[in-house]
Amino acid sequence: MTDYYIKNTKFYVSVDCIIFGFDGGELKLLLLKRNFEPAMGEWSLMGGFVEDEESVNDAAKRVLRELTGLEDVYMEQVAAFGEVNRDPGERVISVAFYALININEYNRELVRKNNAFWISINELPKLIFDHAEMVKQALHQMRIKASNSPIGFNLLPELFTLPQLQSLYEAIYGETLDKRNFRKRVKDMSFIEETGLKSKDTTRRKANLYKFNNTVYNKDSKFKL
Amino acid sequence: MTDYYIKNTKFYVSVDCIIFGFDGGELKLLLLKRNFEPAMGEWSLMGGFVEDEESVNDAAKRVLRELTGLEDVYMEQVAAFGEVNRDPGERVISVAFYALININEYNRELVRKNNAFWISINELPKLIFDHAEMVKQALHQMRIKASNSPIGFNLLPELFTLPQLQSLYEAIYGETLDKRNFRKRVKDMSFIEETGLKSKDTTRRKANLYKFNNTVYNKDSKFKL
DNA sequence: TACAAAAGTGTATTTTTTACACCTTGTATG
DNA sequence: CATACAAGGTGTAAAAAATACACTTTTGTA
Repeated sequence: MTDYYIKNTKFYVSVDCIIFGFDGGELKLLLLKRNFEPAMGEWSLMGGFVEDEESVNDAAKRVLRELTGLEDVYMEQVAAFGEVNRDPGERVISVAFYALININEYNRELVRKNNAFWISINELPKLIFDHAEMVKQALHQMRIKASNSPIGFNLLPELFTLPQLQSLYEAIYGETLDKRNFRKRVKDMSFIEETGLKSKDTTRRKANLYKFNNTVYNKDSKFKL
Repeated sequence: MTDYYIKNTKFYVSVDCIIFGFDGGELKLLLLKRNFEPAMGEWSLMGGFVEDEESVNDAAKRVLRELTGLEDVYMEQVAAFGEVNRDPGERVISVAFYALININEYNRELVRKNNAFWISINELPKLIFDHAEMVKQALHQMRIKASNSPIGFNLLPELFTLPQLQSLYEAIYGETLDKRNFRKRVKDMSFIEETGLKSKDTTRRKANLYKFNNTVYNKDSKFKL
């Protein structure tokens, strides 16, 4: 019965992670300046091979954890990339995932060891293989998802101000938004709750702090920014 | 240098095709009543293994061609499915694709040999492995794409009537649409062109025939149904 | 203490979406 | 051959959503 399978070719399967962060001004990606072969010295996404007895999704979670130390991160699959010569070293089929993390909460030691750096999506270096295409598709998919689903909060601290939230969406869409219209939409979403607290930024006027209430969202359930 | 790869596990990689057709009333899927092992006698998607020196996309095209005889079909990748035990026979990672074809134009001999049948998406049988989940995701993705991109025409003959087009979108969305509002939207799209011809259906009044002009669409470029 | 920089607020206009009913055409039937 | 029936075809008004737009408040710094 397993004769059915045996005549077929097997392939290396890898995962590659497009890791988004937000520094208050720009969307950034956590990229490797590779300190290992192949393609040492070049820029790439963080990746790794799928292992025996490990699902593809679990491989993506593991690879993300290996770089950032983080668990329970918001991730979505982008697509499988399967061109024959996409990796010049060997035939490898890779599944790309994007992840949204808080740029202030990750294991800096792991990131240093892996020689990874936050790079603005507006200043991306040349990436190896088809990684630029993976980034392009991930960005497109993330933008659409962020516009109608409350995933952006994964890029912010638990408590955030409306100016912060607006800057985030301006960075995601790559365009400025009208402040009053933006705030009107936010105020119509009952799951974005005012905390009564004020930001401690050393700016001028202090902004109110809000938080995203997922329990309320799951009942209410209309998001559009 | 290729030592880098060699310690890793290799996997069978397959593709599975969610093949949509439209019979004038309902959306249908071309499904196999499997006349081969494994899972002989059960229902499944048409699938096949990725071969050496063949991209994943090309494998999907080949598998679709093997069942339908068709080339140059509209296809989109849905996702990679990589749970460890998704196929109880062996570890297989599968990439799902959906295809949109004209239900009247395919190789009936091939379909007969493969024991494939058109089944309404509202009356799907139990499918093997994770194929039901693949269908669910494909349907969701196709609905979104069809709403803002002119892919539905792949399910229709080259010349079609507005009642046909409306029935198609009602089948895609699973809800009825207002005739006058629907036609208003269609008339605003310059790339859906009246041909001056009339349908030959043996119904009552004859409907005007339209066609989709892709060249005009590529300039004009706003689609919403 | 006054100035500068960022936070915060509401209304009017335009655009988009929705709701809704009757006339026309052509085949089939008596 | 007249009529009935079934499907094709058409426009307007109301509601909802999206957009454009300018001044006041707060608070740290000079």
